[in-house]
Amino acid sequence: MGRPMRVINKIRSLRFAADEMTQAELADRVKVTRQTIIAIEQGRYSPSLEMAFQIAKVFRVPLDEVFQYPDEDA
Amino acid sequence: MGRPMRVINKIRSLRFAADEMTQAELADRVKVTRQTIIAIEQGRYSPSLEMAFQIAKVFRVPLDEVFQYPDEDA
DNA sequence: ACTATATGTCAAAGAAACCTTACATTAGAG
DNA sequence: CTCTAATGTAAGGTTTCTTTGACATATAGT
Repeated sequence: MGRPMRVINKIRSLRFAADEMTQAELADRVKVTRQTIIAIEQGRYSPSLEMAFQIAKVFRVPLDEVFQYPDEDA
Repeated sequence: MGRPMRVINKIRSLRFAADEMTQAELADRVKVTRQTIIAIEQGRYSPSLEMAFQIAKVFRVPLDEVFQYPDEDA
């Protein structure tokens, strides 16, 4: 049962869609470190709610287009 | 400059709208402690992204109807 | 070959979120 | 008034997120 149950994200594809924005630039715009972007993008942990909102804002999409909560059931 | 810049939420009104659900019951459903619900509801800190998704799910509304990111502007 | 850019790993430390326990206050029911 | 349910406060401890800094790898350009 219970695996980590973390939110998944589409940051990587959104970055490429956004003129191949680099991790460093995204980090810059969101005002976190590059390490943090890497970790989030790889799903090693979930971002804070604030950070999630800021990332969505950078890509100009709603939050739930970047982050999805897996249906827990199963 | 930089005030806390935290996300605001509508948990309290959503609780009352949802047949006056208590903090204890919400905590139960989201599987956190009552203290945590109190702190979030009062805006003392923001929830994790997972918790934000779960709360929205309990109320059957999209996440951004529970939590809003203040326009940083200025 | 050398340099720069982009991505990635690791470790240690700090900050923020969450838990546990205990107690205080208020309002309503009996 | 007494009892209970709902909300709130506070302290101390654990977990998770974020930062800092140092280094590794791969690719593209000169």
